[in-house]
Amino acid sequence: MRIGELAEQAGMTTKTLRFYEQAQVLPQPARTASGYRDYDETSLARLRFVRAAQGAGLSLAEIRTIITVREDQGPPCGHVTALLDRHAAALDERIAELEATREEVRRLRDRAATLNPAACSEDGVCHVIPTH
Amino acid sequence: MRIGELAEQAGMTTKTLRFYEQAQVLPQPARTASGYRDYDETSLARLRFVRAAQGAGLSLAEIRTIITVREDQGPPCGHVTALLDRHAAALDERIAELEATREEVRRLRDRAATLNPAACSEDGVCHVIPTH
DNA sequence: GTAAACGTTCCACCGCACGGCAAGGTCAAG
DNA sequence: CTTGACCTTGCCGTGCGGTGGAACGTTTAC
Repeated sequence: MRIGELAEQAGMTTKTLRFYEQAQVLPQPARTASGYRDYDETSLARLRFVRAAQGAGLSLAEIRTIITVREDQGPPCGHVTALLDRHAAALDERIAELEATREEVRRLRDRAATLNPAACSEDGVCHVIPTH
Repeated sequence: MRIGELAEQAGMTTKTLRFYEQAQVLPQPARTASGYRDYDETSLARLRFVRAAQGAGLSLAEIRTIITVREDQGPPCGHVTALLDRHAAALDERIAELEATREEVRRLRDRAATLNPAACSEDGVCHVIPTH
């Protein structure tokens, strides 16, 4: 199977496939006599796995560790479980940060609605955003 | 006032100040005869404003637009209000995305707890992450 | 006079997941 | 034989907010 064909089936570009190969989330395929990449049927399954893992917010580096663990030690369930736990915690933290920022933005928005533009002092940039 | 002094008072590095100048959120200061930057008292207020605006999640590019509007048209209240509204909407969207990802991660985590590692098929990478 | 502690410019790099383009090789159809 | 569609490698650019280092000039203290 040629690269363009696989890319089409996976809904990705050939660029992405070559990038995944370099990122070691897609194994180096066989080559034809003239140097063309020649993929087997397992490649599409691998690409689907990568996409599913990305859907869970995993980076290519993290996906690579799962693949490496699998190749070295068999089913990577323990590794994946720990990875997912860490990810859930990181997401909690990130969401909390964004929610705090959202609250700050809303506070400022309300402030903007009550302040008089004419009262904006000369020497600041904007009295809606307090500097302390 | 020299750059190191201002940096210390603002709790930033000299690198950051020069970067802000290039990003046009900090005006180009006067120079001494030998070419050293020579800041006035308004600079610290400006840096505090930048930091406060960053705290509300505004990018340097957005902060620059506020400053530009202020310089061109006076108090930028209307501009800032619109900016904050757009930001609140973007934050809502981003938080919703992350929450969806978090749900997906938790679903997978629960799945990992119930699946038998020995049942992991030979030809996939990890049966915890389904490739539907 | 000299050494330390500052200052200057410019260029490169970080993570992340690709996209664009160039210069060339290969393969099938007409 | 030629055209066009495909493939190869390689290197640079993207956005964001800086950080690091090199190579060199200035100021201050002793």
